[in-house]
Amino acid sequence: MKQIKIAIIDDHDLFREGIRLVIGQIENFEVVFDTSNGYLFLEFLQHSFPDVVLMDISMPLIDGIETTRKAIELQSSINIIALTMFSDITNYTKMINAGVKGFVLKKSTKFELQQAISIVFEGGNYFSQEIIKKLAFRSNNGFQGTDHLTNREIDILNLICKGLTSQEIAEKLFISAKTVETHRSNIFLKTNVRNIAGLIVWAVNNNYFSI
Amino acid sequence: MKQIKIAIIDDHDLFREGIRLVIGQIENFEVVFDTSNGYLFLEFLQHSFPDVVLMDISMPLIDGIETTRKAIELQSSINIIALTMFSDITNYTKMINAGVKGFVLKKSTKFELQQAISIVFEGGNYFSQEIIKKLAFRSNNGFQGTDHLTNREIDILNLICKGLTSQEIAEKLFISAKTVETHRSNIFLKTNVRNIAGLIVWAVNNNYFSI
DNA sequence: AAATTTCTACAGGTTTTCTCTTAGCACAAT
DNA sequence: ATTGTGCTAAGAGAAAACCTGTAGAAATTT
Repeated sequence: MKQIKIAIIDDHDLFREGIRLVIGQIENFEVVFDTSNGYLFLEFLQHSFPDVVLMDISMPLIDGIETTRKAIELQSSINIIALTMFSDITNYTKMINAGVKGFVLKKSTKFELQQAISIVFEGGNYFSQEIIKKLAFRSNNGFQGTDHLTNREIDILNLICKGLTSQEIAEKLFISAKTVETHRSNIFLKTNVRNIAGLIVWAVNNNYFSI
Repeated sequence: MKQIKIAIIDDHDLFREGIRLVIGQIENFEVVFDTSNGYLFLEFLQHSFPDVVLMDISMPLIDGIETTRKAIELQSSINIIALTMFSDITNYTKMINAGVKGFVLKKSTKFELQQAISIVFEGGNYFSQEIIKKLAFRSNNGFQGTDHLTNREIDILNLICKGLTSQEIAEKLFISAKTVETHRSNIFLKTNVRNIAGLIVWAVNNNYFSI
Protein backbone atom coordinates (compact mmCIF):
# COMPACT_ATOMS: atom_id res chain seq x y z
CA MET A 1 0.00 0.00 0.00
CA LYS A 2 1.17 3.47 -0.82
CA GLN A 3 2.57 5.63 1.94
CA ILE A 4 0.44 8.74 2.60
CA LYS A 5 2.68 11.78 2.77
CA ILE A 6 1.45 14.36 5.24
CA ALA A 7 2.45 17.96 5.93
CA ILE A 8 1.57 19.84 9.12
CA ILE A 9 1.30 23.61 9.45
CA ASP A 10 0.67 24.81 12.98
CA ASP A 11 2.29 27.46 15.11
CA HIS A 12 1.78 25.53 18.33
CA ASP A 13 5.10 23.77 18.56
CA LEU A 14 4.06 21.28 21.20
CA PHE A 15 0.93 20.31 19.37
CA ARG A 16 2.70 20.02 16.05
CA GLU A 17 5.39 17.82 17.47
CA GLY A 18 2.79 15.69 19.21
CA ILE A 19 0.74 15.24 16.06
CA ARG A 20 3.87 14.31 14.17
CA LEU A 21 4.51 11.50 16.59
CA VAL A 22 0.87 10.42 16.64
CA ILE A 23 0.79 10.17 12.88
CA GLY A 24 4.15 8.47 12.80
CA GLN A 25 2.57 5.64 14.73
CA ILE A 26 -0.11 5.03 12.13
CA GLU A 27 0.63 2.49 9.45
CA ASN A 28 1.16 3.92 5.96
CA PHE A 29 1.13 7.47 7.32
CA GLU A 30 4.24 9.56 7.08
CA VAL A 31 4.92 13.16 8.04
CA VAL A 32 7.13 14.61 5.34
CA PHE A 33 7.06 18.23 6.43
CA ASP A 34 6.03 20.35 9.37
CA THR A 35 6.37 24.03 10.11
CA SER A 36 4.93 26.89 12.11
CA ASN A 37 5.22 29.22 9.17
CA GLY A 38 2.83 29.31 6.22
CA TYR A 39 5.42 30.92 3.95
CA LEU A 40 7.88 28.10 4.51
CA PHE A 41 5.13 25.65 3.62
CA LEU A 42 4.43 27.50 0.37
CA GLU A 43 8.12 27.31 -0.48
CA PHE A 44 8.01 23.61 0.26
CA LEU A 45 5.19 23.25 -2.27
CA GLN A 46 7.49 24.57 -4.99
CA HIS A 47 9.19 21.22 -5.22
CA SER A 48 7.16 18.77 -3.12
CA PHE A 49 3.75 17.19 -3.32
CA PRO A 50 2.27 16.06 -0.01
CA ASP A 51 -0.84 13.87 -0.19
CA VAL A 52 -2.63 15.49 2.71
CA VAL A 53 -2.00 18.74 4.58
CA LEU A 54 -3.12 19.46 8.14
CA MET A 55 -3.54 23.19 8.56
CA ASP A 56 -4.21 25.34 11.61
CA ILE A 57 -6.28 28.48 11.05
CA SER A 58 -4.97 31.16 13.35
CA MET A 59 -1.27 31.67 12.90
CA PRO A 60 1.02 34.68 12.92
CA LEU A 61 2.60 36.11 9.74
CA ILE A 62 0.18 34.38 7.40
CA ASP A 63 -2.92 32.59 8.63
CA GLY A 64 -4.30 29.24 7.56
CA ILE A 65 -6.89 30.77 5.29
CA GLU A 66 -4.41 32.74 3.22
CA THR A 67 -1.92 29.88 3.25
CA THR A 68 -4.63 27.54 1.98
CA ARG A 69 -5.57 29.91 -0.85
CA LYS A 70 -2.00 30.31 -1.99
CA ALA A 71 -1.34 26.59 -1.68
CA ILE A 72 -4.26 25.83 -3.97
CA GLU A 73 -2.93 28.36 -6.47
CA LEU A 74 0.28 26.35 -6.51
CA GLN A 75 -1.26 22.87 -6.52
CA SER A 76 -4.90 23.04 -7.43
CA SER A 77 -5.75 19.52 -6.34
CA ILE A 78 -3.98 19.64 -3.01
CA ASN A 79 -5.83 17.98 -0.13
CA ILE A 80 -5.95 20.29 2.87
CA ILE A 81 -7.66 19.49 6.15
CA ALA A 82 -8.26 22.28 8.64
CA LEU A 83 -7.14 21.05 12.04
CA THR A 84 -8.19 23.63 14.56
CA MET A 85 -9.50 24.52 17.99
CA PHE A 86 -13.21 24.76 18.53
CA SER A 87 -12.82 28.47 19.16
CA ASP A 88 -11.57 28.87 15.61
CA ILE A 89 -14.66 27.18 14.31
CA THR A 90 -16.23 30.52 13.45
CA ASN A 91 -13.76 30.86 10.63
CA TYR A 92 -14.86 27.66 8.99
CA THR A 93 -16.68 29.45 6.20
CA LYS A 94 -13.51 31.21 5.17
CA MET A 95 -11.59 27.96 5.35
CA ILE A 96 -14.17 26.09 3.32
CA ASN A 97 -14.29 28.87 0.75
CA ALA A 98 -10.52 28.80 0.62
CA GLY A 99 -10.87 25.19 -0.47
CA VAL A 100 -10.18 22.79 2.38
CA LYS A 101 -11.37 19.21 1.89
CA GLY A 102 -11.93 18.52 5.56
CA PHE A 103 -12.32 19.98 9.00
CA VAL A 104 -11.17 18.21 12.14
CA LEU A 105 -11.05 19.58 15.66
CA LYS A 106 -7.92 19.30 17.75
CA LYS A 107 -9.99 17.77 20.50
CA SER A 108 -11.05 14.86 18.32
CA THR A 109 -9.45 11.46 18.59
CA LYS A 110 -6.51 9.94 16.80
CA PHE A 111 -8.94 7.63 15.05
CA GLU A 112 -11.06 10.45 13.73
CA LEU A 113 -7.97 12.17 12.40
CA GLN A 114 -6.81 8.93 10.79
CA GLN A 115 -10.22 8.47 9.19
CA ALA A 116 -10.30 12.06 7.96
CA ILE A 117 -6.87 11.78 6.38
CA SER A 118 -7.74 8.51 4.68
CA ILE A 119 -11.01 9.79 3.29
CA VAL A 120 -9.54 13.04 2.03
CA PHE A 121 -6.59 11.19 0.57
CA GLU A 122 -8.99 9.06 -1.44
CA GLY A 123 -10.65 12.16 -2.85
CA GLY A 124 -13.49 12.57 -0.38
CA ASN A 125 -14.46 15.24 2.10
CA TYR A 126 -14.47 14.91 5.86
CA PHE A 127 -16.11 17.33 8.25
CA SER A 128 -16.39 16.81 12.00
CA GLN A 129 -19.80 16.45 13.56
CA GLU A 130 -19.26 19.70 15.43
CA ILE A 131 -18.90 21.59 12.18
CA ILE A 132 -22.08 20.08 10.82
CA LYS A 133 -23.89 21.03 14.02
CA LYS A 134 -22.60 24.57 13.81
CA LEU A 135 -23.77 24.81 10.23
CA ALA A 136 -27.19 23.50 11.17
CA PHE A 137 -27.45 25.88 14.11
CA ARG A 138 -26.48 28.86 12.04
CA SER A 139 -28.89 28.21 9.23
CA ASN A 140 -31.66 27.65 11.78
CA ASN A 141 -31.00 31.01 13.29
CA GLY A 142 -31.00 32.89 10.03
CA PHE A 143 -27.39 33.77 10.51
CA GLN A 144 -25.87 35.28 7.44
CA GLY A 145 -22.29 34.17 7.21
CA THR A 146 -21.82 36.16 4.04
CA ASP A 147 -22.02 39.45 5.88
CA HIS A 148 -18.47 39.94 6.92
CA LEU A 149 -17.01 43.05 8.40
CA THR A 150 -14.95 45.37 6.25
CA ASN A 151 -11.38 46.23 7.21
CA ARG A 152 -12.40 49.60 8.51
CA GLU A 153 -15.17 48.09 10.56
CA ILE A 154 -12.74 45.62 12.06
CA ASP A 155 -10.41 48.46 13.02
CA ILE A 156 -13.22 50.29 14.71
CA LEU A 157 -14.58 47.15 16.32
CA ASN A 158 -11.23 46.66 17.96
CA LEU A 159 -11.06 50.17 19.31
CA ILE A 160 -14.60 49.90 20.63
CA CYS A 161 -13.65 46.71 22.40
CA LYS A 162 -10.67 48.47 23.93
CA GLY A 163 -13.05 50.91 25.54
CA LEU A 164 -12.54 53.96 23.36
CA THR A 165 -15.47 56.28 22.78
CA SER A 166 -16.56 57.28 19.31
CA GLN A 167 -14.89 60.65 19.82
CA GLU A 168 -11.60 59.03 20.81
CA ILE A 169 -11.75 56.62 17.90
CA ALA A 170 -12.42 59.52 15.54
CA GLU A 171 -9.34 61.35 16.79
CA LYS A 172 -7.21 58.26 16.54
CA LEU A 173 -8.27 57.52 12.97
CA PHE A 174 -8.45 61.17 11.87
CA ILE A 175 -12.08 60.88 10.83
CA SER A 176 -15.31 62.43 12.04
CA ALA A 177 -17.06 61.08 15.12
CA LYS A 178 -20.17 60.81 13.00
CA THR A 179 -18.35 58.49 10.65
CA VAL A 180 -17.35 56.34 13.55
CA GLU A 181 -20.97 56.20 14.61
CA THR A 182 -21.98 55.12 11.14
CA HIS A 183 -19.45 52.30 11.18
CA ARG A 184 -20.61 51.42 14.66
CA SER A 185 -24.21 51.17 13.50
CA ASN A 186 -23.24 49.03 10.56
CA ILE A 187 -21.24 46.74 12.81
CA PHE A 188 -24.24 46.38 15.10
CA LEU A 189 -26.44 45.54 12.14
CA LYS A 190 -24.06 42.94 10.78
CA THR A 191 -23.31 41.30 14.11
CA ASN A 192 -26.89 41.49 15.25
CA VAL A 193 -26.10 42.73 18.74
CA ARG A 194 -27.73 45.54 20.70
CA ASN A 195 -24.94 47.13 22.65
CA ILE A 196 -21.27 47.12 23.47
CA ALA A 197 -21.57 44.26 25.90
CA GLY A 198 -23.03 42.05 23.22
CA LEU A 199 -20.52 43.33 20.72
CA ILE A 200 -17.55 42.35 22.85
CA VAL A 201 -18.93 38.86 23.38
CA TRP A 202 -19.42 38.56 19.63
CA ALA A 203 -15.94 39.91 18.92
CA VAL A 204 -14.32 37.44 21.28
CA ASN A 205 -16.32 34.53 19.92
CA ASN A 206 -15.37 35.48 16.40
CA ASN A 207 -11.73 36.08 17.10
CA TYR A 208 -11.78 39.77 16.40
CA PHE A 209 -10.81 40.52 19.97
CA SER A 210 -9.32 38.65 22.85
CA ILE A 211 -9.34 39.41 26.51
CA MET B 1 18.82 9.44 37.79
CA LYS B 2 15.30 9.09 39.01
CA GLN B 3 12.49 8.77 36.49
CA ILE B 4 10.04 11.71 36.65
CA LYS B 5 6.51 10.36 36.68
CA ILE B 6 4.09 12.60 34.85
CA ALA B 7 0.29 12.68 34.63
CA ILE B 8 -1.65 14.53 31.93
CA ILE B 9 -5.20 15.79 32.25
CA ASP B 10 -6.58 17.29 29.07
CA ASP B 11 -9.81 16.76 27.22
CA HIS B 12 -8.21 17.27 23.81
CA ASP B 13 -7.46 13.69 22.90
CA LEU B 14 -5.12 14.46 20.04
CA PHE B 15 -3.12 16.93 22.06
CA ARG B 16 -2.94 14.62 25.05
CA GLU B 17 -1.74 11.73 22.96
CA GLY B 18 0.79 13.97 21.25
CA ILE B 19 2.16 15.30 24.52
CA ARG B 20 2.40 11.78 25.81
CA LEU B 21 4.64 10.83 22.90
CA VAL B 22 6.65 14.05 23.14
CA ILE B 23 7.35 13.46 26.80
CA GLY B 24 8.06 9.81 26.19
CA GLN B 25 10.96 10.91 24.02
CA ILE B 26 12.58 12.89 26.80
CA GLU B 27 15.12 11.08 28.93
CA ASN B 28 14.05 10.36 32.50
CA PHE B 29 10.52 11.52 31.76
CA GLU B 30 7.67 9.03 31.90
CA VAL B 31 3.94 9.47 31.47
CA VAL B 32 2.28 7.28 34.05
CA PHE B 33 -1.30 8.44 33.58
CA ASP B 34 -3.38 10.46 31.18
CA THR B 35 -7.08 11.18 31.00
CA SER B 36 -9.64 13.60 29.70
CA ASN B 37 -11.61 13.43 32.92
CA GLY B 38 -10.66 15.22 36.14
CA TYR B 39 -12.64 12.79 38.27
CA LEU B 40 -10.69 9.83 36.94
CA PHE B 41 -7.49 11.68 37.79
CA LEU B 42 -8.68 12.26 41.37
CA GLU B 43 -9.43 8.55 41.66
CA PHE B 44 -5.94 7.84 40.35
CA LEU B 45 -4.52 10.00 43.14
CA GLN B 46 -6.09 7.70 45.73
CA HIS B 47 -3.33 5.20 45.18
CA SER B 48 -0.69 6.86 42.99
CA PHE B 49 1.77 9.70 43.38
CA PRO B 50 2.86 11.35 40.15
CA ASP B 51 5.82 13.73 40.37
CA VAL B 52 4.43 16.34 38.03
CA VAL B 53 0.94 16.87 36.65
CA LEU B 54 0.12 18.72 33.43
CA MET B 55 -3.36 20.13 33.68
CA ASP B 56 -5.59 21.82 31.15
CA ILE B 57 -7.95 24.51 32.48
CA SER B 58 -11.12 24.33 30.48
CA MET B 59 -12.59 20.86 30.51
CA PRO B 60 -16.09 19.45 30.66
CA LEU B 61 -17.52 17.77 33.79
CA ILE B 62 -14.93 19.24 36.14
CA ASP B 63 -12.52 21.96 35.07
CA GLY B 64 -8.80 22.22 35.76
CA ILE B 65 -9.29 24.70 38.58
CA GLU B 66 -11.61 22.48 40.57
CA THR B 67 -9.56 19.40 39.76
CA THR B 68 -6.42 21.15 40.99
CA ARG B 69 -8.08 22.17 44.25
CA LYS B 70 -9.31 18.68 44.96
CA ALA B 71 -5.99 17.16 43.96
CA ILE B 72 -4.18 19.37 46.47
CA GLU B 73 -6.67 18.31 49.14
CA LEU B 74 -5.62 14.75 48.44
CA GLN B 75 -1.88 15.33 48.06
CA SER B 76 -0.93 18.70 49.48
CA SER B 77 2.53 18.80 47.96
CA ILE B 78 1.53 17.71 44.48
CA ASN B 79 3.27 19.54 41.64
CA ILE B 80 0.75 20.75 39.11
CA ILE B 81 1.57 22.72 35.98
CA ALA B 82 -1.21 24.43 34.08
CA LEU B 83 -0.77 23.63 30.42
CA THR B 84 -3.24 25.71 28.50
CA MET B 85 -4.12 27.74 25.48
CA PHE B 86 -3.41 31.44 25.49
CA SER B 87 -7.13 32.10 25.44
CA ASP B 88 -7.40 30.38 28.82
CA ILE B 89 -4.80 32.71 30.21
CA THR B 90 -7.48 34.87 31.79
CA ASN B 91 -8.11 32.12 34.28
CA TYR B 92 -4.59 32.15 35.58
CA THR B 93 -5.53 33.88 38.84
CA LYS B 94 -7.87 31.07 39.73
CA MET B 95 -5.33 28.49 38.70
CA ILE B 96 -2.57 30.14 40.72
CA ASN B 97 -4.87 30.51 43.71
CA ALA B 98 -5.82 26.88 43.31
CA GLY B 99 -2.16 26.10 43.82
CA VAL B 100 -0.42 25.32 40.55
CA LYS B 101 3.38 25.47 40.58
CA GLY B 102 3.74 26.43 36.97
CA PHE B 103 2.04 27.78 33.90
CA VAL B 104 3.03 26.77 30.38
CA LEU B 105 1.28 27.60 27.14
CA LYS B 106 0.42 24.92 24.63
CA LYS B 107 2.11 26.96 21.96
CA SER B 108 5.43 26.84 23.76
CA THR B 109 8.20 24.48 22.72
CA LYS B 110 9.06 21.00 23.85
CA PHE B 111 12.15 22.43 25.49
CA GLU B 112 10.23 24.95 27.53
CA LEU B 113 7.89 22.22 28.71
CA GLN B 114 10.84 20.02 29.61
CA GLN B 115 12.41 22.88 31.54
CA ALA B 116 9.17 23.67 33.36
CA ILE B 117 8.69 20.05 34.39
CA SER B 118 12.26 19.75 35.63
CA ILE B 119 12.09 22.97 37.65
CA VAL B 120 8.75 22.18 39.21
CA PHE B 121 9.88 18.65 39.95
CA GLU B 122 12.82 20.07 41.89
CA GLY B 123 10.51 22.20 43.97
CA GLY B 124 10.58 25.41 42.00
CA ASN B 125 8.00 27.42 40.14
CA TYR B 126 7.85 27.99 36.42
CA PHE B 127 5.69 30.58 34.72
CA SER B 128 5.80 31.37 31.00
CA GLN B 129 6.91 34.81 29.91
CA GLU B 130 3.40 35.49 28.65
CA ILE B 131 1.96 35.05 32.12
CA ILE B 132 4.56 37.35 33.62
CA LYS B 133 3.73 39.96 31.02
CA LYS B 134 0.06 39.73 31.82
CA LEU B 135 0.79 40.14 35.50
CA ALA B 136 3.07 43.10 34.84
CA PHE B 137 0.42 44.74 32.70
CA ARG B 138 -2.08 44.47 35.49
CA SER B 139 0.08 45.89 38.24
CA ASN B 140 1.16 48.75 35.98
CA ASN B 141 -2.43 49.75 35.53
CA GLY B 142 -3.05 50.33 39.22
CA PHE B 143 -4.97 47.14 39.60
CA GLN B 144 -6.23 46.75 43.14
CA GLY B 145 -7.23 43.27 44.09
CA THR B 146 -8.25 44.29 47.60
CA ASP B 147 -11.46 46.14 46.75
CA HIS B 148 -13.95 43.37 46.48
CA LEU B 149 -17.43 43.66 45.09
CA THR B 150 -20.48 43.02 47.24
CA ASN B 151 -22.89 40.26 46.32
CA ARG B 152 -25.39 42.70 44.93
CA GLU B 153 -22.72 44.36 42.86
CA ILE B 154 -21.67 41.01 41.46
CA ASP B 155 -25.26 40.26 40.48
CA ILE B 156 -25.52 43.55 38.70
CA LEU B 157 -22.09 43.23 37.14
CA ASN B 158 -23.19 39.98 35.59
CA LEU B 159 -26.35 41.43 34.14
CA ILE B 160 -24.42 44.39 32.75
CA CYS B 161 -22.02 41.98 31.08
CA LYS B 162 -24.95 40.13 29.57
CA GLY B 163 -25.94 43.34 27.84
CA LEU B 164 -28.92 44.39 29.94
CA THR B 165 -29.59 48.10 30.38
CA SER B 166 -30.01 49.64 33.82
CA GLN B 167 -33.76 49.70 33.26
CA GLU B 168 -33.87 46.02 32.36
CA ILE B 169 -31.73 45.11 35.33
CA ALA B 170 -34.02 47.13 37.60
CA GLU B 171 -37.06 45.24 36.33
CA LYS B 172 -35.34 41.91 36.73
CA LEU B 173 -34.26 42.61 40.31
CA PHE B 174 -37.42 44.52 41.30
CA ILE B 175 -35.49 47.62 42.27
CA SER B 176 -35.32 51.15 40.94
CA ALA B 177 -33.25 51.95 37.89
CA LYS B 178 -31.64 54.64 40.00
CA THR B 179 -30.44 52.05 42.44
CA VAL B 180 -28.95 50.06 39.61
CA GLU B 181 -27.13 53.18 38.50
CA THR B 182 -25.75 53.67 41.98
CA HIS B 183 -24.45 50.13 42.06
CA ARG B 184 -23.07 50.60 38.59
CA SER B 185 -21.18 53.71 39.68
CA ASN B 186 -19.79 51.93 42.71
CA ILE B 187 -18.67 49.03 40.55
CA PHE B 188 -16.93 51.45 38.21
CA LEU B 189 -15.19 53.10 41.15
CA LYS B 190 -14.03 49.80 42.60
CA THR B 191 -12.89 48.30 39.35
CA ASN B 192 -11.36 51.51 38.10
CA VAL B 193 -12.76 51.23 34.61
CA ARG B 194 -14.41 53.92 32.52
CA ASN B 195 -17.09 52.14 30.57
CA ILE B 196 -18.81 48.88 29.85
CA ALA B 197 -16.12 47.69 27.49
CA GLY B 198 -13.51 48.06 30.21
CA LEU B 199 -15.86 46.52 32.72
CA ILE B 200 -16.35 43.36 30.69
CA VAL B 201 -12.62 42.94 30.23
CA TRP B 202 -12.17 43.38 33.97
CA ALA B 203 -15.00 40.95 34.72
CA VAL B 204 -13.51 38.29 32.47
CA ASN B 205 -10.02 38.77 33.87
CA ASN B 206 -11.36 38.48 37.38
CA ASN B 207 -13.63 35.57 36.67
CA TYR B 208 -16.86 37.32 37.34
CA PHE B 209 -17.93 36.68 33.77
CA SER B 210 -16.89 34.37 31.00
CA ILE B 211 -17.44 34.55 27.31
C1' DA C 1 -18.19 51.30 -18.76
C1' DA C 2 -21.40 50.05 -15.23
C1' DA C 3 -22.48 48.23 -10.89
C1' DT C 4 -21.31 47.26 -6.25
C1' DT C 5 -18.99 47.91 -2.09
C1' DT C 6 -16.57 50.64 1.05
C1' DC C 7 -15.50 54.68 3.40
C1' DT C 8 -16.68 58.89 4.48
C1' DA C 9 -20.01 62.41 6.58
C1' DC C 10 -24.03 64.69 8.51
C1' DA C 11 -28.97 65.57 10.59
C1' DG C 12 -32.03 64.98 14.17
C1' DG C 13 -33.69 62.43 17.43
C1' DT C 14 -34.23 59.10 21.72
C1' DT C 15 -32.15 56.34 25.10
C1' DT C 16 -28.61 55.08 28.04
C1' DT C 17 -24.54 55.79 30.41
C1' DC C 18 -21.79 58.10 33.61
C1' DT C 19 -20.68 61.60 37.31
C1' DC C 20 -21.58 63.69 41.60
C1' DT C 21 -24.05 64.17 45.60
C1' DT C 22 -27.05 63.23 49.27
C1' DA C 23 -29.57 60.21 52.33
C1' DG C 24 -32.60 56.81 54.87
C1' DC C 25 -32.86 52.00 56.57
C1' DA C 26 -31.22 47.45 58.13
C1' DC C 27 -27.88 44.74 60.12
C1' DA C 28 -23.71 43.31 62.27
C1' DA C 29 -19.83 44.16 65.18
C1' DT C 30 -17.70 44.19 69.66
C1' DA D 1 -24.68 52.92 71.60
C1' DT D 2 -21.85 54.02 67.93
C1' DT D 3 -19.54 52.73 63.90
C1' DG D 4 -19.22 50.51 59.54
C1' DT D 5 -21.11 48.26 55.55
C1' DG D 6 -24.43 47.13 52.33
C1' DC D 7 -28.76 48.08 49.87
C1' DT D 8 -31.84 51.15 48.63
C1' DA D 9 -33.25 55.70 46.25
C1' DA D 10 -33.18 60.13 43.88
C1' DG D 11 -31.86 64.71 41.36
C1' DA D 12 -29.59 66.99 37.93
C1' DG D 13 -26.73 67.37 34.16
C1' DA D 14 -23.17 66.17 30.77
C1' DA D 15 -21.56 62.81 27.75
C1' DA D 16 -21.96 59.00 25.05
C1' DA D 17 -24.54 55.56 22.81
C1' DC D 18 -27.94 54.17 19.71
C1' DC D 19 -31.51 54.69 15.68
C1' DT D 20 -32.87 56.07 11.06
C1' DG D 21 -32.02 58.01 7.03
C1' DT D 22 -29.40 60.30 3.35
C1' DA D 23 -25.51 60.86 0.33
C1' DG D 24 -21.14 61.78 -2.16
C1' DA D 25 -16.34 60.08 -3.28
C1' DA D 26 -13.26 56.36 -3.86
C1' DA D 27 -12.16 51.82 -4.70
C1' DT D 28 -13.25 47.38 -6.49
C1' DT D 29 -15.58 44.11 -9.20
C1' DT D 30 -17.85 42.50 -13.13
